[in-house]
Order: sequence, then structure tokens, then C-alpha cells
Amino acid sequence: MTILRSPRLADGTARGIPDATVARLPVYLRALNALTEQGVGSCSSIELAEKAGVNPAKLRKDLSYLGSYGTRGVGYDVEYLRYQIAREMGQTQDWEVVIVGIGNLGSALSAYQGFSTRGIRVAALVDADPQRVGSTVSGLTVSSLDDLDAIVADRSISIGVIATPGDAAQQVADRLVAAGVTSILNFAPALVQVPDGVDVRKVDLSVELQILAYHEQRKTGTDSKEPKVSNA
Amino acid sequence: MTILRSPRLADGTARGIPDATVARLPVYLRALNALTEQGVGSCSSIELAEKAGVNPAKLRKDLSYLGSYGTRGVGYDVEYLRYQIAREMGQTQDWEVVIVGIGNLGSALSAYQGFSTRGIRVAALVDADPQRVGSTVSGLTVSSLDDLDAIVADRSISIGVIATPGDAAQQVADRLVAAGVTSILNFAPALVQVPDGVDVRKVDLSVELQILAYHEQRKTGTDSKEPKVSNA
DNA sequence: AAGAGTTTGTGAACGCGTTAACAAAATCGA
DNA sequence: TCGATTTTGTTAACGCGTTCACAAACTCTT
Repeated sequence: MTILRSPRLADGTARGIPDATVARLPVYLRALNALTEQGVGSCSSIELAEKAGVNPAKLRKDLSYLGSYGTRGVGYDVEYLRYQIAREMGQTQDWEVVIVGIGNLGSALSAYQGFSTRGIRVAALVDADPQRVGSTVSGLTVSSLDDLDAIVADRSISIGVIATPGDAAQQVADRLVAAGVTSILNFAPALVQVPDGVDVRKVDLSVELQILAYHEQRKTGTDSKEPKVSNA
Repeated sequence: MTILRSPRLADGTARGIPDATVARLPVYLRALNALTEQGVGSCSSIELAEKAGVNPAKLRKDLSYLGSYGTRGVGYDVEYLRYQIAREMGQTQDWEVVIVGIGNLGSALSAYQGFSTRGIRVAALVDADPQRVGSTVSGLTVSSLDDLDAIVADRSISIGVIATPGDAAQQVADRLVAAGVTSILNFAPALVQVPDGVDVRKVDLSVELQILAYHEQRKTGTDSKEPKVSNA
């Protein structure tokens, strides 16, 4: 489970963007796309920050890691900034991903519209269940898990998505890594161990709801001495 | 968008658990459940931390916010600790949620097995599309968005899930809040604004993949001067 | 009963991320 | 041209979270 620390600046260009910033850049990108669609040509950090739901100072600091793409006294050129962020995020190319586990969630992911416009393309679907293999989901034929190596190699896929039950996750991760995948998005409710050099991100649906339930409990709970929290 | 700061300790009991800790408690819970199933009666912080994928010191500090439920020189009683965390997380009751937007993702969520064992129950499905209203998904009849108020009131639902396209998200959030929902899990690729007192968590599928793509780009990119990163 | 060995709970140091505050740099108007 | 205004880029302070390190507390063996 590599963490990929990088904020130390290298020799020449100011490389190495903090993880927290990297996680927000796609949000800025989405806001800039929306502005482009509205025909807005330029904007200030305050406007953009509002649309992205962050503090303006944070936005400016984030952008400063990429370079100086704004103009003092004026703001940012929407199209120029959008391109710079997209380039930094690697969106000048399309990243092909393979989804493993074509149950309800895997099917939903393969049909998800939001990927295509963001440099992500679902290139292959894989399942271990023979009954599912050969069927068509979202225009793609589901392949057997046994063919994973060939599929990853043929299309030089480097990103895999695990959408299997929890007890299959580790096994699937092992096969993805063996096939050459070096980044994994794990939706299964289980930890997966991977060798150094492989990135794993985890999205856990029930954990998110449990966190909400915790806060909910505290709201309806004992103390209402803090009526509604002044947030001005 | 309330942030719910609470780490300041109140009067009597040590209330107020840091957000980062709250986010990890469900993970510990899952690990403890696995241990119970394996018939393990007690464990050390090192063992549990390993199963949860965190640093042992972090685990102990997290648990210390709840109280002193371990025994020095011995470890933690699995069942006892599991109960204490579950109680703190509000899992002694079932939290009913309504899912809005029964497309691919909404259907997948309503069929998700992992919720039931974690104090979450999908109690109602709602969609704006008349063609979907009345159909049965995962054993539940899809209701009209117009009936949201009655549904939320009848079952005293306090948690809503938005699984609509991005451009419908704000409108749905408004209606959820108006109906009385005070916690929202938003899967739509859009920011939603809510009044104080309402919690929103956001899960963005394409953002997760874009973050992976960024790291992937840097791996295959320029510098291979850091061959595989010693992680010992 | 006492010492050796374990393991928790926590105080303290450290590091990252956020935010405020301001100087630098651009535009605009007179 | 020069001052007023706007807005970026950046430095510095602050706060939260993580991790180390160790004392306190428990068990076990002799």
C-alpha cells in the first residue's frame, strides 16, 4: 500500500502536489467545465471557490502548486486554467479501466455517464461467475476472470475497479496486480493488501452511512444546548 | 453545510469524538465482527490494528476517546468492544434511509447487502420519473418524489441518499430537507447547499478514479529515480 | 510475593492542511 | 503618469491528526 508522498520539491519545476490538493483538483475541473458551458470566460478565485464549495484562499493555494496561471487584479481565464488542471491530472489521455464483479454495483458503474467526460473509459468487464460471462452490460461483453491477464495486457489497462463481495476482494486484487494493474479502486467492504508501487483507494458505502448515522444520533441525542450552531 | 465540531469536551462524560476517529470506528467494527465470526474472544491493539489497516497507536488513541475498554497486559474483549463501538455509533437502533433516484446506482444501493448488518435499512425508494414509479426494486415499490414528505414523516426517516443525475441533486436535496431529512449522502456529481443543522457527505465516483489516474500518470511519467519506495 | 514480560492509555512532538493576512502585480480613471 | 482598486501568489500562524515513547496496570512464572 504505497502512500506516494511527494510534496518535497524536486530540482527544476515545482513538482509534487499535496494529496489533499490532488483530491480537490477534479472538483475545480468540474466547476470550470460548468462555467465554460455557461459561456463564462474568466472568473476570480472567490467565484470559482464558491462553485467548488471551498475557501478562496485554499483554492488559490491549491492552484499555486500547479504554477501561476492567474492574473493579479483580473482572475483566471476559465479555458486556460481548465486545460492546465486537466493536463496536470493526466486527462490529456484517456485512462482505461477494468471493472471486476458485474453485480448490481459493477453494472451501475459500467453505465455511469460521468466517466467519459473526465478522461476515464470503462474498457472491460470481468466476472468470476460463468453465468454472467458472455452477457452484455452497457454495451460491453462480460469476460471471464481467467482472461484478465490477456485483457489487461492487450489494452494496457492500468486501473482496476473491484466491485465484488468482500470475501472475494483480496483474491481479485491479487489477480489484478498479477495482471499488471497498478491502481485499484476498491468498493468491496474489505481491506486489500497490495505490494509497493500499487495504489489502492477505498470507497465504502455503508461506512459513509454509518458516519451520517453517528452524527444523526448526536443531533437527536442528549444535548440540545447547542441549538443550531451559528455559522455566520 | 454544518461541520459539527465537537472535540471540545463537555461537562461530565468524555463526549466529542474527532471526525477522523468517527470515520474509522466502522472499520474497527467490521474487523471485530470478523473476529467474532472466527471465534476469537479477545485481541490486542496490534492484531486489531492490522486487521483494520491502521497504526496500533492510532487505534488505541481512537478507542481512548470512547473510554477505557481494554485491559492492560491483556488486550480487548472482542464482543465487549464491539458492543461499545456499536453503541457509540448509534447502531443499537436501525437507521432507515430513503434513496432518491432509482437508476442504475440507486438500484445497486437498494440491493446492497452490506447495510442490513450495520444498522442501516433502506426503507423507501423514490424517483421523479413516472415510468419508474410503481415498479418493484429489491422488494420495495418505487414511490413518487411527490410523496416524499409523507414517506419521510410516516417512517420518521432522517437520512436520505441522492443517486440522481447531477442537475437534479440540488432540487432533490431541497425536497429532502423540506421533508425533514437531516443527513444526506450525495452520490450525484454536484455540490448541494443545505441549511445549518443538515449534514451532507459526498461520494464522487469519477473523482476517485481521477485521483488514481493522477498517481498513475506520475508513475509512468518522467522520474523513475525513486524505483519502488522502501516502505519498511 | 516479587520480578519479568505484556499491553493499554496518554502526554508530547511532529507534520500536514487550512486559513488569514499581506505584498506584488495587474487594471482603471483622472 | 500616478493614485486608487482589484485580485493573485505566498508567507506565516494556527489547528487537527498522527505517531512515538513511556508510565501505569495487568498476567505469569518462579
